[in-house]
Amino acid sequence: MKPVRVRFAPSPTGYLHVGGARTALFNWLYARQKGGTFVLRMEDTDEARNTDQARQTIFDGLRWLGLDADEGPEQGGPCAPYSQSERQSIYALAIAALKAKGVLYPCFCSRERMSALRTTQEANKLPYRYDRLCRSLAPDAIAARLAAGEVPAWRLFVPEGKTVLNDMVRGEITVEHADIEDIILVRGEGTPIYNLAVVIDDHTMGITHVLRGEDHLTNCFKQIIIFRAMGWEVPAYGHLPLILGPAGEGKLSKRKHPEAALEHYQVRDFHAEAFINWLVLIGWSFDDKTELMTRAELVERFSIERVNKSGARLNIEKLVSMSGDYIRRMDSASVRAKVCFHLVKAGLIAEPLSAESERKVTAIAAAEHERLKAFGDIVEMSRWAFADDLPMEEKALKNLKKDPGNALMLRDWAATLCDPLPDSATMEGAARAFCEARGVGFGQFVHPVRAALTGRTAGPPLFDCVKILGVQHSQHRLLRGADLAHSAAS
RNA sequence: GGCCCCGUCGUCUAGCCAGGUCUAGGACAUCAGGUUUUCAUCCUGGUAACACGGGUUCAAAUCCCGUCGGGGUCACCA
Repeated sequence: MKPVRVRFAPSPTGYLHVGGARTALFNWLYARQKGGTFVLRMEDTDEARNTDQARQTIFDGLRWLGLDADEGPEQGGPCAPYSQSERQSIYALAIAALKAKGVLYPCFCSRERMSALRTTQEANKLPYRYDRLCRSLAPDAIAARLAAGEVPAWRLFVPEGKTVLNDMVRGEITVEHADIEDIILVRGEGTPIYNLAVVIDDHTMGITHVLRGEDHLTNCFKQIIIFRAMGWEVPAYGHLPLILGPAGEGKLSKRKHPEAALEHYQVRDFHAEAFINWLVLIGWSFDDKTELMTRAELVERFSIERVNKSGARLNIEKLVSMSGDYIRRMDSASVRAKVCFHLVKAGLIAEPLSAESERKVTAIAAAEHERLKAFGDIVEMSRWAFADDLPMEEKALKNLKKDPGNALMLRDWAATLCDPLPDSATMEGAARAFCEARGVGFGQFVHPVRAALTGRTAGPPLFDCVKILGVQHSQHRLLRGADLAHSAAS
């Protein structure tokens, strides 16, 4: 059997779409499973704007997901170049061959005629399609117009008949050629339109399987017609279901949904393996129970036969849950490294880390490990630990003022803290004794203390918070809390 | 509008091809309870779906037809 060659062919529009990321993943998985080749190809013929930045976004996204290409713009390969913008000479050659075979015919119809035609068709409720006027042009008429300096576009000569596609995910689909337009494949200036460039590229790059979004299903028939007309081997196709917006309203678009861009997830820094696991489950499943799978297991288990046909909505909640799951399974050193990275990036601590920062980062990472859903979340989760004059949440303030005795309790307890702080369990024991001695319930102690220390009502276990802050800052905040409580009580 | 695709809990899905074992399974979300100093974790339990209508059959989520609903695509864009 021929070795598998698959490709991911994004257009550098400035962001990598999650749907694109999933397409890349499925292709990558398929290539790895079959011992095939995964090629990355830039479809950058049209959009010229900030191409470099846009290309970089795609490289970065794929790198984040660990979807390494075997051939592509970065690594090169036997079919280089891998950017359509650099393949014009290849296209020119192929186009000449297409013309020679009569697959293309020149069309001199003006845009004005086309829009007029369309208006008429619309008015008569006819399908909007080219009426094939230029098909009947006699060779000498064509020669004359060419000689006169008229510049034609070139259209696909769609023959009589029908095309049957045996789609790997959808099964057999038949389309009558009467329903296919003689689309323009070559611009007046001589460059190929997408549908032609894809065919030339897939052919010259020896692509054996094309896995792409369902939005290409209609294009597929035109492409197959070109392949056949040229006598080229047609690759196997599999059209993946689309990823819909959270409300099920059409496919995800960057404009309407920030979660359409991969960057959205990269910035928050979800666990990459969890993200992959979540992504693969959109439109594919292994069985009725298994959800958590390693990359190696996915490579082994992935199958196009089990890809769904219907579109799927994004369930971000599930990603959050999965990412939290993955993070909880990480060892503390790895979590600490991630936490450190984000705190530095947010400017909460500075590199090189002081001994105090080292200590603090370790304490925060340990305390928040089980609460983390995405690494980037650590910044907002632990902001309280870095500024003594942070604003107090309303509910926290309420807890502080709840009991008139709070002010005194906070001051008294602050006085019991001393350097070095014992471990959390010991501190808790002491605190419980402290409460018992003054006849206060532990709950009445915990809430105002948490409020004073963190300004919040939720967070890590209380004594871990004390450890994170250290004696000095803890005492300082307890006293400040006492003042706040007092001002309310009086 | 033409053509094409799709339709199981709120969401992602298993089951459908090879009809019975499906009083439809799992996960996330949600609700209730337990553990706990808050949150989180963890544990237990609950609510919740075969779009609709015909047909075939002893038997249909599973096969057939129709209806309705959703989506995709119709550029000298990709």
